[in-house]
Amino acid sequence: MLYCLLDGHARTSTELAIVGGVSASTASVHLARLKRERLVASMTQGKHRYWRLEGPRVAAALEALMVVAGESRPRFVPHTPSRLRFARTCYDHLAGEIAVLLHDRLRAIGWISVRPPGAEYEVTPEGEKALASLGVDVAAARALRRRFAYACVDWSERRPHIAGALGAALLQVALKRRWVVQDLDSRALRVTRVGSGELLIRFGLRMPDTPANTARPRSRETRI
Amino acid sequence: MLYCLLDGHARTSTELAIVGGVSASTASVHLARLKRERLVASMTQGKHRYWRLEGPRVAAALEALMVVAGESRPRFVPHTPSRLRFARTCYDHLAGEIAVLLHDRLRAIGWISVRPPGAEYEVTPEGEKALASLGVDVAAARALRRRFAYACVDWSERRPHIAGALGAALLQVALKRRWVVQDLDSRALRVTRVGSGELLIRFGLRMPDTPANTARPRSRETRI
DNA sequence: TGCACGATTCGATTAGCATCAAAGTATGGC
DNA sequence: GCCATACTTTGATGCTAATCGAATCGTGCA
Repeated sequence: MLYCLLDGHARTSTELAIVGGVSASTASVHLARLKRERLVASMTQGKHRYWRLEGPRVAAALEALMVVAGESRPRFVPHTPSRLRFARTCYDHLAGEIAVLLHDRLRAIGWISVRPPGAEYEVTPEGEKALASLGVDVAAARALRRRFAYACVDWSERRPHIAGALGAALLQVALKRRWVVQDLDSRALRVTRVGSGELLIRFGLRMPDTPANTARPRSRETRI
Repeated sequence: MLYCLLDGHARTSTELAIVGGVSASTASVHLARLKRERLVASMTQGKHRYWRLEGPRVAAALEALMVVAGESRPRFVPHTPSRLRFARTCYDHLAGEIAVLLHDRLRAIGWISVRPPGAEYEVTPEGEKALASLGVDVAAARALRRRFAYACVDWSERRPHIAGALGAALLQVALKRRWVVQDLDSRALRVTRVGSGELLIRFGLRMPDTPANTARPRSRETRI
């Protein structure tokens, strides 16, 4: 359950019960204890209760344990394709290096701000105007029956990027404007020449070696 | 038991049994399993068997867990005096930042080499000559009925320095030549003006703010 | 060669823990 | 206001795994 949460997504106890292969009551007991010991935190939203790791320290401990555990026995190394590290979808939003860069940039230029409890993002008035000019309807995203914007910790970068309704809307715009195009049978995304230029002009993000970034071998492959 | 080993000292199963508050047989079972899972490694010397952590990855995992565990409950923070971080004795050898710097330097200039299995050090022929000119009798240290030279991981620096007969001999020479002087009632050492100069000339080690390093406040205090 | 000491193995005992079903609580939708 | 859904609490149960003493093994010392 904890390793499942390592990707930064908050999950319900039911989901975690399935992941852990135990009954809902068992999962509930575990989560209650994990909360008592400050390993996870929960946020109640209606009749759902979302669980996430309590903080980066817990994630660090889990990763350290993963390293140790990984050594003890000959292990399956799935050889993650490097292009997945650069740009991919995570459910319905952008993930990978590009998403992390964009996230950092949006915070730096003040389009989004982060609110202390948990990692809920808010779009600033300036951000809302600017996003509107790109074709992102922030108000509509806000009205959706789902979490608006929260930090999703990237499994390759281990740094937050934007998930939720806002993240989904951003991906939709990027796809619509053909800044990125989707691989047919994978979650990988390719940044187009147009996208590369736009990202540079609008956000100062220089893409490495576009549009050939899907072909270029990268230095280090990630585990899992 | 694992946390006890985190200081880098190899210990016997009897010692670890006492530390863990369990019987010798229980400790033995645990250690056997920890070895099977590659968390610890053992080295047999005569009728003693010395146990140590298997590697830096295990230490990293333990430290990460310590951080998490330390948060969960109000914890005693003993406020380690900063001068202990810089130079101190560890049983009978030098420890602290100065010992780590010296260790790195001795390896860099090829006076000592490390042999793969475990962390046993060997003194090179050149090293033996050079050390002799300083007054360190390597042959005598080697003849002693104890481990000659091994890596002791510093609790403040978390990096190896030289322990064993060689480490003890080095400290004795440093004390004899008054490169360092001992605090009366603590393990702290003070680097003298003479020592500061010698370390700079002979090893290129620049001491921070000597001889006032005992008084200077340092930026961060360590845990434990 | 025999004794002392350190360490491990084995077998039996037991505590404690994970687990689940059923009952209880809370929320949202109709 | 009622039911469906999501989740938690409680209590009983089964089983794992930690523990220890006794016996055994191996090394060093006299």
